[in-house]
Amino acid sequence: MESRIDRIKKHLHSQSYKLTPQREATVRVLLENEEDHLSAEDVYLLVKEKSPEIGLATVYRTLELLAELKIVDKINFGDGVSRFDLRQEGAAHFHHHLVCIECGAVDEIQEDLLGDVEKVVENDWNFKIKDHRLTFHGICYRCQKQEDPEQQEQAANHS
Amino acid sequence: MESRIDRIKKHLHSQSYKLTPQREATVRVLLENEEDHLSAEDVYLLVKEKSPEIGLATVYRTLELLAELKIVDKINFGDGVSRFDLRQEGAAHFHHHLVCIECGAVDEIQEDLLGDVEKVVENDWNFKIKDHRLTFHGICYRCQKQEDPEQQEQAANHS
DNA sequence: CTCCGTGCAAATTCTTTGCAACGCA
DNA sequence: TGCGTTGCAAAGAATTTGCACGGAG
Repeated sequence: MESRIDRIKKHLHSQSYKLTPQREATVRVLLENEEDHLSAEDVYLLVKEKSPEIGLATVYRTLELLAELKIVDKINFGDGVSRFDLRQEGAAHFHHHLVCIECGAVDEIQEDLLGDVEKVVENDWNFKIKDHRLTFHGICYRCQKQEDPEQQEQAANHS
Repeated sequence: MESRIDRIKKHLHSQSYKLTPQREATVRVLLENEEDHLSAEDVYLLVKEKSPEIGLATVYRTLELLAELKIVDKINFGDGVSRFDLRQEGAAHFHHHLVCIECGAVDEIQEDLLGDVEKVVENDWNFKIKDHRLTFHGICYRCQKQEDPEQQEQAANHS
């Protein structure tokens, strides 16, 4: 079976880019930490564990390249750092995020919740939507539990 | 009648902050350019026209303060720069944005389109929403016109 | 007098760039 | 050989911090 790495490799080749060892190491780190919204520096440190010779600039260049090819999305949660998130394969749109203002955790919502909203925007504002970014800020189910020890269960059955 | 500046002044006072001349000048610039999503540097340059002695650091400190008090929102469209946007008075939630990938224009949607979506998120993910950020990337009505001279009218009747 | 707020310059942080060297076609 | 890619160091851009001064209560 064709692996995700293989498909990314083809994607690069189709634009005459190569999947060099450094790029592959970077992609692997992203795959292994798919839920984690790593910053460039995070990625660099993780790649460095396996491939100590790599340079930070290369990681930046690789991430930029992957973003350009829409293999990853570059996101920004308001701290001054860009974070990088693998796209779901074949996903037309970017997934959504839940940022907890208590503990800082970032959860993902893969389902597209915006179908109806996008119709409204396209019709009423005559805006041709290509992509979207939706982030909710609030309190995650873990922190809610801590605040109110009564309340338990529910949630977490989506990721 | 009480002006918007007066209410902001009270808001500051209620937290034992003062509306100094520098802060007032900064707020005025934001009020006069409410649609423009200015960067800190933009604000600085505009404030400087009226109050040349002001320092860039002061503008940063003021904007940070205003963001903390939820008078402005700090937003980030993916270029490396933070932009600042006055909140609508009394708005519980942040308004939405339409970013044109052709011309870079940023339009605002003041209506809250996310009521239903938020219900789903709160119920299904057990996430207590405090705020949200929604940005659409696509092509604005102006650029669509240019690409297809046939199509005219519509839109712009919302801002 | 005491603080809060300020200007300026220096420091930090994140990211990009210049350039010589490398490696595969 | 030729060109895309890399590492390192330097440059750059945005933002923050240290510090002495100034003004209102």
